Amino acid sequence: MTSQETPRRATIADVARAAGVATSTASVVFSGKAKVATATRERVLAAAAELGYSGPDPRAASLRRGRSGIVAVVLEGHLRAAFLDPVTTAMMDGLTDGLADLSAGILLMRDDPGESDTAPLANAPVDAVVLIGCSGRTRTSLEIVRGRGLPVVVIEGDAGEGIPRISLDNAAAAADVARHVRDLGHTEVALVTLHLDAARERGAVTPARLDAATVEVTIDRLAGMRSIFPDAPAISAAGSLIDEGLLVGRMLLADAENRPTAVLAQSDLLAVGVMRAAEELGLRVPEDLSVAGFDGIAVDGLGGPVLTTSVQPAVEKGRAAGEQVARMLRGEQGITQNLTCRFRAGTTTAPPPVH
Amino acid sequence: MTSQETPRRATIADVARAAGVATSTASVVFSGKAKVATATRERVLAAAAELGYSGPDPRAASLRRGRSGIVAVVLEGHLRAAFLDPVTTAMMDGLTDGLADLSAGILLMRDDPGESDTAPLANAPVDAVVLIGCSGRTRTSLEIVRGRGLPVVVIEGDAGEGIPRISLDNAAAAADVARHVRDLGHTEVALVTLHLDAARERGAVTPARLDAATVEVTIDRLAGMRSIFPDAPAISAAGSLIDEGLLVGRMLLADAENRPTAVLAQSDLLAVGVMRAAEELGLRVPEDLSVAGFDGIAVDGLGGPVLTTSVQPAVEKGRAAGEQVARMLRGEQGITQNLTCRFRAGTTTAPPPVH
DNA sequence: TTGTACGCGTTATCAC
DNA sequence: GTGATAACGCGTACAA
Repeated sequence: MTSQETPRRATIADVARAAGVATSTASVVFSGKAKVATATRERVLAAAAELGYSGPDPRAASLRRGRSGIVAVVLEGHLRAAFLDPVTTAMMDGLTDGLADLSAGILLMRDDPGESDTAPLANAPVDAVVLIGCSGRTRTSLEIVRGRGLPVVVIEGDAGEGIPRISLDNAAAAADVARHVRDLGHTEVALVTLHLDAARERGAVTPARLDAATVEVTIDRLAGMRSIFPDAPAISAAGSLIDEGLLVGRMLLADAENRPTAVLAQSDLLAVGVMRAAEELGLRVPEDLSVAGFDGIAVDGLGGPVLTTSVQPAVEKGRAAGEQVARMLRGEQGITQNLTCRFRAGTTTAPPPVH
Repeated sequence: MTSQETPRRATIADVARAAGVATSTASVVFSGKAKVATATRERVLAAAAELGYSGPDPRAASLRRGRSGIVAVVLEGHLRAAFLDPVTTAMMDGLTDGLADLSAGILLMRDDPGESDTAPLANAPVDAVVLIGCSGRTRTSLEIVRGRGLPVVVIEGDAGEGIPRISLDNAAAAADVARHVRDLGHTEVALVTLHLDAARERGAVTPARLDAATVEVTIDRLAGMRSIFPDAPAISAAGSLIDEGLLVGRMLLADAENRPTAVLAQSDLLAVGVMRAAEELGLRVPEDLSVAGFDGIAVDGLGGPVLTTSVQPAVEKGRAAGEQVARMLRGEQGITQNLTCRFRAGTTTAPPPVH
């Protein structure tokens, strides 16, 4: 019948007192930072169990250590939308790997365009920050983080000078895909891009819209494609979804007279959508229409065909970011890295149909 | 030319000294917890800017306050797998909503079956924990959390007594779907279940396997289905994926002699996979085969057909959990809730074909 | 090996 | 409206 009157939880000092040792000894028992006589340890542990003490308070420990063991990951937009993208989830996976040494937790945050009153990012007990994405809002988040003096890594976004950044050779990789399609003999090619800006409007990519575009990934991949097909018309999708690809695909393929013989999409999901649109119209892929994507993800439910695409190192991207964070936390300088995509010829591209 | 010799960051005490006020006053300027004369505030802010002080250290603040503003969400398995499931992401969305009042961050954790040496959950500076899922491992996490005396809510899992829990009427909802199919006249029905346990093996659900099953959701939905079709054969999938549904669908439909006229799947993604399998075999849905799912999510790329399913309140589930966490953090008792799914008749079920 | 004492950076409380 | 002071719970030099 232990007395449970006191509402206050036991502290390590209480445990030490109960065990008849100094608080420092008790502390060491829990941290394992030094050797403690087995008998002493037992006594401390017993006292802890008796008092219902379950280890040091992480809040106090993190103040003392100057580390909370938490890394913030800032995503753009709704979490739901972010995790709908297989590339994002793969990257998160890599990130946890890269962070494994630190055994740090991942604090999810979104850069909310709305509320600027109290940015959660400004008050979160984190040791470092990983910024993902490309919205203009990233800059604001960056300011806050730099103000706090936290290590920060940017993945595929507009980093300021001196900020380590993980990016892809988007333009070159997109050009590789386009070149493959050109070498097959295609000349009538249409492009499907990712969203151009935070507005995410679906529609023809005019020079004016392109000038106002803010999403680097989209811009770079488009540049790569246009380096091979300078005059190819492009339509922007509202997001990286099969359904979006389907909608844009319908727009692209509707007119039987001016139908392209190949469509280059900036993501695999969009490409699959375009393939669905082709299917609807009774077009065979790749006999009647070649379709290529970008990312190299495994599309659930795609089935037989292997998409011609550029395989991006999504997991590696996350892992690299995690490793840079780990470096910076060790006091070393973070390094900017530009990762390379690998072209993969699939079964969805072929020479254009002969008339 | 400001001196930037000192490696140590400025503290609120430094700012107060520079501004010629007490630290408590400076503190209040940043927290806004009390009225401060405008002139004083300006002075403090100016001093802060001068010293490069960007607000209170969250670590110190959380020690003092006893709150870190972080809620842990424990998912089972790899993050990647968890976020592949649209239900999970929808729930996470709801959770952020439910937690909105607290403006708390979400710390992602997985209950790692491997390393038991130092559970991250034991050392994370969090105010509360949300446990999701149903693996046996959940119990271990629960122990740790209870030991720390943290408020905890369990979503669709095996909570101990006294622990608030958010769940669905899985059995009843599954029975609703089955009843609909029976009322259409089907008697030859096959079932596709979610994974039975952590092993996630694909294969026929034998009585022995069912006895050893640990995933409540799977068990409950199966019970609901079997309450209508007691003898229906069932195959367990290795996960909630279209591709899994496709594989299991092939197994189920391969034998033209003993082919069921309807398949009930425990998730929409599995159902879509079964539809793909039917398509492969030249079977029309619903003319030749009726297919029903569970969840009521929007499947990207599904296209025309509307799945007959039970729509679960996934977002609401997360929101409810968030609200209970908020309650408990206010010192009130958390409440267990059982949410209700809603049957939706779609275009993928019809009377069985006549011979 | 064990104990002492101090400081980590805040904020709540209370008096002025 | 402002200031002094005392915790918050712990880790770790340093001394014994």
